[in-house]
Amino acid sequence: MAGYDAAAIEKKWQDTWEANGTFVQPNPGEDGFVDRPKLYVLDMFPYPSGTGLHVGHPEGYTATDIVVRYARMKGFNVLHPIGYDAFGLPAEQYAVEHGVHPRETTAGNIANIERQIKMFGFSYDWSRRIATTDVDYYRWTQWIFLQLFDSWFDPQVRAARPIEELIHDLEAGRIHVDSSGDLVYPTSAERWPAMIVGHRDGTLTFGELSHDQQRAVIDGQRLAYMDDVPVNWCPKLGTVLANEEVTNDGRSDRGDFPVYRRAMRQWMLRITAYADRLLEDIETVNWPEPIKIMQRNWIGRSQGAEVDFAIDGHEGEIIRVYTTRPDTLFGATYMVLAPEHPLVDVITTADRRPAVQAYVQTAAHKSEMERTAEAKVKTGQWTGAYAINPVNDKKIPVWVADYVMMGYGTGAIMAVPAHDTRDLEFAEQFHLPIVQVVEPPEGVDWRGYVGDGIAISSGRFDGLATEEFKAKITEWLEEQGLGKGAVNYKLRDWLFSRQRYWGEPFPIIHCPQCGLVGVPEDQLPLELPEMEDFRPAISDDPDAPPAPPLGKATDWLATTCPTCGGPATRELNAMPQWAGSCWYYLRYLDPGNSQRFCDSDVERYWMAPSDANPSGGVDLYVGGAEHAVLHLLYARFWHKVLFDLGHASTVEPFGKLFNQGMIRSFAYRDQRGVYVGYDDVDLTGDSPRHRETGETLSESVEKMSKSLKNVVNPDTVIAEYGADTFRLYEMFMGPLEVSKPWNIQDVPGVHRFLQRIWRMTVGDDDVALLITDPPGCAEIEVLLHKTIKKVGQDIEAMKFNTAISAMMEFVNAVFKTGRLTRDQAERFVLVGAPFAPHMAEEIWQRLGHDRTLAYESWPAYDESLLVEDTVEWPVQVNGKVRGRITAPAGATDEDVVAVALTNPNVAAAVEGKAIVKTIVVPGRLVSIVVK
RNA sequence: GCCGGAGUGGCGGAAUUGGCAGACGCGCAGGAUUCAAAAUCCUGUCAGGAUCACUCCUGGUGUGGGUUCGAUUCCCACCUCCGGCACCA
Repeated sequence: MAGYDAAAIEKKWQDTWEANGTFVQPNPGEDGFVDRPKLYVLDMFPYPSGTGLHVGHPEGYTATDIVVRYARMKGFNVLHPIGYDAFGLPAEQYAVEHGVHPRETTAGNIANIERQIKMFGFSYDWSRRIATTDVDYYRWTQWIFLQLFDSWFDPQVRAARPIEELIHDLEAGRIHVDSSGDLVYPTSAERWPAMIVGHRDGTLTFGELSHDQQRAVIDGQRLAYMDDVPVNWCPKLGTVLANEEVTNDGRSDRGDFPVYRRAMRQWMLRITAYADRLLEDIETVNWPEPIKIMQRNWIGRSQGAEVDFAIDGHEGEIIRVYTTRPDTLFGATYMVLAPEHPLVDVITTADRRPAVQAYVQTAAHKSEMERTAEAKVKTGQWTGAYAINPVNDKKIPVWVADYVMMGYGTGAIMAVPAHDTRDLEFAEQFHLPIVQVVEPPEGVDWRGYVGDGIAISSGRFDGLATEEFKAKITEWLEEQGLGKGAVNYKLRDWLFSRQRYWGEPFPIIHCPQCGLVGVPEDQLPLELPEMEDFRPAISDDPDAPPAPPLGKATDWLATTCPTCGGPATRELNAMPQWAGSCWYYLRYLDPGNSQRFCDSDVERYWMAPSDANPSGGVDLYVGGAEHAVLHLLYARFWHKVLFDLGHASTVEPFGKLFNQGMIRSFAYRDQRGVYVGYDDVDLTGDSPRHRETGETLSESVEKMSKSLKNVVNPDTVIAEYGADTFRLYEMFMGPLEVSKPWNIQDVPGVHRFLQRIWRMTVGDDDVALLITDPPGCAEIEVLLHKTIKKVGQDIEAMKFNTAISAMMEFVNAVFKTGRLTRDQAERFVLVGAPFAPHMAEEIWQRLGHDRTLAYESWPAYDESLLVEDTVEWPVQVNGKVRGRITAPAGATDEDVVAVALTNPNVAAAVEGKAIVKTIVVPGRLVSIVVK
């Protein structure tokens, strides 16, 4: 029996492709390169975890594989690489728990995931494979970090520039420094005095600073800098964690250990400098709108004003607040400082001090999560002090409360309980006055009204609409020296260091003489030291000092300063997992380059804009929506820095983004609510039952997870049906972008479809029953042209499910007529090749071809064949279909209506009524309105 | 709470973006083949009703309203589910 043997065919072609280097794509300038249009199609690279691939990965990979196989047949040079994001906490924690070195577990995990990926027959150019843990890779991650370290953001040109240029400008006196170390640009100094608020007291030139001060000013401007910042400290893991690594109840995602809020000196990346450009340029890329919205919200730009309030009895001190509603200043009835605000200690009166100190203490130990988790009940303490409202000189009490965050705005607010929900809750709780200053539209309660309206009780501003008021009062505040317009972002600078072993070491040396010094480029890579004991110091004590594992590599950490030659030590922190994924799409372009992170000519070729991708960058980037914000924002930020410094040719890294939906699956529970695995579920009856007990089970669709016992393993599906069936099924389930349930019962359907193709072209026992001699069947020829057109269009629109159903319809028609010429069979095989490449290659070969079909031209279709002369028109009477007529496609309206009225059913419906109106949609439908 | 997305047969989904609702697949039912089964092939399959029958009628795309000759598609209000953010002043 020589039927369709998926396992044998798939193995054969995967080996053939690999042996022949079928999908190796040369770069410009390399042997075998042909100058043609390019297409860069990228999959979000996987994290090689111990559990291997889940069925969600191949969904996106299959989609891109179809696109690139199609593109090759359409004559594109295709860049389609794959690699592994292999540093990070999960691998390391697994290694710690099992006492194996992370390099070993990572290597094992990569081997396993690569074996799985290769089973699917994806047409990756494997010669470009990378892993972020490769020394040759992370050497360039370190190099990019040094670019960040050696750059600053020049607000005047809104771009990164080399730090030496800043030093030049400072030394030449083109830039001054104020008392807090911030840069001051004399070109704008004429306007400055009016804008100076608070205790700023003029500027200094660089030469007037001490050596240490100069260094502090420069270090404070770098895009990679160190700062004392509040972090999520997990003593049990011995590291700080990103917010997304902390669960809602303030514990570590990995290990479920308590996490504490605490200030620590950390590496930060100045992504906030790029907030406006990240916001503006998102308009230029072809991304799903919801993802763009999420990025905009994450950046969270708001426009408002900073206003200074004097403090009663504290000459020279002011409370600076940020507000987006300066028009409600007259309604401010109290102020709130964040518990960490430096003025709390200064202004608290003696009698209030014990209560305030206790409050600040408790707030300090709560994590941000805990603080927000208790959002329902507002807490706070009065400091005993009063501030003066600058618009009406009223004394208002100053409170401290943890609903105000030190990290946003100025860490202090003016509270307008009448028109702010949070302030209203607080005011009601502590019986503070509530004064209306905005008149809402008719019928809306003013208490808690936060929308726009008309100003009242606001002195000479009464009667102004909100927008106008904001502009007027901001102007007035600036004139009076009381405040100025200001912009704020939710986006924070990026906390970039982890106290862990399994990450890129920072190429930084701490010198007691010279401060922070970058490792010279020619000394890269700075390799991770081999360590027997790579465990972090763990503790139960929230105040335990961080002790990064690299601190134990004593030989490694002791070094000499590249600048002064004196003894120095290496940076002990490691980079977070995000680092490697911020630029991997660039390394794929030129993975073997030992001179640069990638050659610029090569970069310009693959990243160039095109009609379909006007912003340039990767032409199609496919992955899950879980990376909507962080990865995609971080990568955009790095890319912009590389662009500013002349290392990348495009402003954006990813021209087009496509998010695949999540694949979920059915989960079954018995009456006690215990999950039941698929092996124990009997689906043959009306409702799912337990195979042994016979108990009726409840069915629901859930995210795949071990605890729900509903994980589908791709290996077993492929073993049973083959990779082509798997690919086809995932594409046939529904639209790529929506989340869909995996239903094992549907898999045989697409498998049957493949078997029908096999039988139609190869046949059982190698007798192709349906292949006939020319001329074949005219109807089949027309349908084939339709199918070629539809499938091509659908691939370009990423609508794979309907492309497959079109192919199914073709096969069904062939079975019905029983006739197919060899030439038709060949064209159909080419159309199906992107979807089921192994089977297509095998049939192609059996039809007499000795070369791969991967670079055959996509079959052409003849538009004139698709135009039908006569069409069936449905006829509606008063919006209901009453009959169908046949008429020439190009018939005049009058003729079609005349024919329509001859239809007995239509005539009956029109009978005895007056025709008011007739509507003819050419080639589509006739509609008759009667009365 | 705010911001997104989605609700269509027993199930997954389709519908040229205002023009025949349910393509294609699963499941189910019937038939052919077979000693029998599997596999395969063919037919039917939204619900209710009329008819010997070709067919025809009525209802129907989460709910309620609206615009239109005509609404799964557009507008208003609401319900449910999924995803994101969450005291951002």
